Amino acid sequence: MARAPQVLRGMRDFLPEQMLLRQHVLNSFREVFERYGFEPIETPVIEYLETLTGKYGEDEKLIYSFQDRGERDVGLRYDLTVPLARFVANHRNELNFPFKRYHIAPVFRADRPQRGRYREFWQCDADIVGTKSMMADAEVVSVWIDALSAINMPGFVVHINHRKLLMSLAEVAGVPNEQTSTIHRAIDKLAKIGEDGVISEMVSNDIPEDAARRVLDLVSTRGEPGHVFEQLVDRLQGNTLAEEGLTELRSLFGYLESMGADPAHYTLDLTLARGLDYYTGPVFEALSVDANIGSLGGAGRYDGLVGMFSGEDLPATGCSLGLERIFDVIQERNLVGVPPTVSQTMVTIFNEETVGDSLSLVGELRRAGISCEIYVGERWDLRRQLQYANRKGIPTTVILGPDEIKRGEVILREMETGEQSTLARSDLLGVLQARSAHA
RNA sequence: GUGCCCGUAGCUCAAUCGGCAGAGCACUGGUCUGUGGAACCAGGGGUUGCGGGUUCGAGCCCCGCCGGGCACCCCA
Repeated sequence: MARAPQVLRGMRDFLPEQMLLRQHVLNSFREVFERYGFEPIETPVIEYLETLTGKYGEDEKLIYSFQDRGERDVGLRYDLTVPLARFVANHRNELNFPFKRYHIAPVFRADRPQRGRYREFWQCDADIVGTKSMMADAEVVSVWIDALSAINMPGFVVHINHRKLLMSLAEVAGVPNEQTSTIHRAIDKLAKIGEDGVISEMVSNDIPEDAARRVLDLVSTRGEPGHVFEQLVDRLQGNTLAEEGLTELRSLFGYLESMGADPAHYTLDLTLARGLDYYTGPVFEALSVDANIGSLGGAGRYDGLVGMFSGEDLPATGCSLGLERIFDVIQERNLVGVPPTVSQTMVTIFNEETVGDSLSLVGELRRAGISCEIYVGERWDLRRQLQYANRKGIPTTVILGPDEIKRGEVILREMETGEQSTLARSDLLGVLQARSAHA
């Protein structure tokens, strides 16, 4: 047998059964996004390379880039946020602000693949451009919670922090600003490597131990958000950056509470340090404590990004869910039941004399809106046809032979039980429609 | 991008020290010309991921590439 080529590293194929599950998830997300007034857009997969560069910091090395036929330097989009900023800059006179859009599409990263980490994966983004109001950030968190709830994602929590608090940490520690990202890297690993690990990570990067302890002590503040805010206000007094961040977080949490967002699904996490360069305000990360698959989504406010393209500053905030990780979790755990096939029924063929009757029946059913197959294989023994239906998971078959045709009847077979009933051909459509209404 | 583990039939795996490439499941056909899942019988299917090297001889040893996984980096 000839060897088929493999797919590219980090990319994968999806079988029909998997696609039906993916589409179910996507439809759920779409529904939730639209419930909040987000509307769909689409942008090209490929952008000019310069559109993508200079936005992601160190991650920039993971951009898939190449030259096209005209020797233009181009790149596959790395996320949907930078293309959105470019989109808004291009169309700002045609948009109604605050602009709310969702975008569900594949993105590409030239990363080394692992479980839950692919080179091509789908992101599901909802963003609001053109308002600094924390209400927009609250909507983003809330839409996330609703989206993940809609697909029964187990044990997920949206962790919330603020970029301005993070930026103030170097000042708190009394170390140079260049050390800020070192501090972020260290505290972000707290849950993974523990307090001692965090301290030694900072110390080994030339941060004095007492400074490291001050930082750790500060970000370890836990408890009811209200109390934490009070403590932080005291301890960070005089630090303008931190005070701004705290003020914003307080109103964000206030809005969330008023909206009735389930507090089990969001939490203040001062150790959350999102890496992307363009974040400027609240930052969010969706994690599942149950599923060991890393982050389900990342989000945050990026007030400067649109301005990088248009000169006109437009504040923005938004969220991004990674479909592949979500899909892997619900597939592994069987969390969402989706029928294995789109076909509701299949009409069988008896022989050359009756094939016309089978075809006209299937045509009628299709015109009436029933998803209906006829067996298109070459050999028409009933055994083969039932086996096909069985393997595909088609719930019923319609058996139509000379006897039935003569009497104006059909046999409706339940594939699960093998139960059969004879009914008038004219009643078949009604019966099938009733069944699909129940499903 | 760095380090490590792995790759044998569609799937899961076996093959002693380097010595004739196998099994179960799946698939195809039949038992069964108006009834799927079960049983029984038979059959097809492999350049052992790809390419090179060492050797009388390589699935096994060495090198490169492709692909999978883990850790790091980072991330959805």
